[in-house]
Amino acid sequence: MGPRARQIVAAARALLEEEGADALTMRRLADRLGIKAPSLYKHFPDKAAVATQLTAVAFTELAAALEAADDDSFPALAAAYRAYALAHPHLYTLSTDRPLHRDELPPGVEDRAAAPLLRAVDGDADRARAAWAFAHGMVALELAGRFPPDADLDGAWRAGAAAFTP
Amino acid sequence: MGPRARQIVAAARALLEEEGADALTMRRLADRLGIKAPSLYKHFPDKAAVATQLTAVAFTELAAALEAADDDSFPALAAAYRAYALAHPHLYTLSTDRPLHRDELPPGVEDRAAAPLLRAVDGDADRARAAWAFAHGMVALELAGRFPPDADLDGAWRAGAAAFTP
DNA sequence: GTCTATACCCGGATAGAC
DNA sequence: GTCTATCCGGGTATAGAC
Repeated sequence: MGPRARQIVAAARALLEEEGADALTMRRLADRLGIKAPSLYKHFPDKAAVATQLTAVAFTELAAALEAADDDSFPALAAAYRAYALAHPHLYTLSTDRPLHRDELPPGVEDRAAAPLLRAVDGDADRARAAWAFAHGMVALELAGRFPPDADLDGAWRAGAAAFTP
Repeated sequence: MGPRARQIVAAARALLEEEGADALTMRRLADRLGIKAPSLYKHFPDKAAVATQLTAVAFTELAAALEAADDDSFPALAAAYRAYALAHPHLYTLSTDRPLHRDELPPGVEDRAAAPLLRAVDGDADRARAAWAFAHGMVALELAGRFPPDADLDGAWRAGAAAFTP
């Protein structure tokens, strides 16, 4: 990726985070960069390729956030996961609601993101995936506005953390 | 809802399930009914209203599927939940990825869908929400194609079921 | 009431000139 | 690398025929 492509991804990220997925159009993205939409296609084959790069950014940052968690316990990792997702709701959703193009990710990020959780469940891959599904499910339902207004989400997170802590 | 509106919802459902969310456009929906797109707006104010009715259908069927589970244990309910979602992937996604209009749902379905799970965790609402998040997370990640190709999903479901079974 | 015809605006994307 | 011009296809709204 050249420097211009990086500028485009940075602009796409800002647009997405500030105004949501619907605002992330090739025209609006070009406007933000002071160019015309067709010019973007000299740097990316299509809009999906821009989204893929945004996913790479999100994965890298999420891996770092998990590595910086208070400790390696599941509650601490869950808190870091939730905090990152709620701080970047549109980026998180974009990077989890479509198939992952692993070949376009920075090498090793997927493993880096998974490692702390895997350690927290003593290397049990099944348990790690289940715990990840719990965290993703909580975040996805919260971001989609699916919980009843009076639901105690902190309580649900605690209950899940307890279920996955030996 | 009049009979014509019900036909429209049925056609929308068939279109969605057969060809996916991108194919569910007002023009294609009208084509399937042998009418023109603007006619749809005499029955529904906008496309979102059609989606809302599809969500109502999914909720009703999911509640029935959970009530028909083999028993009231969490593993049995999780299996029923997963089976329904995988049998209707596009309908499930459509009915969980946007805010819920509770006032347009058949009265009581949300509670009906939640009741079996709540019983399985002895009435603990926090635990029930956590278990729901686990199941939704597993399904959402599977439908979005996010698990690595070699991941043992049955194993992850078993691990989650174990975590939420007292 | 229900439908048809038509139009507007906005998406993604391409071709070809500079 | 950027532009202009253009195409196709969405959601939506209105006017008017039957």
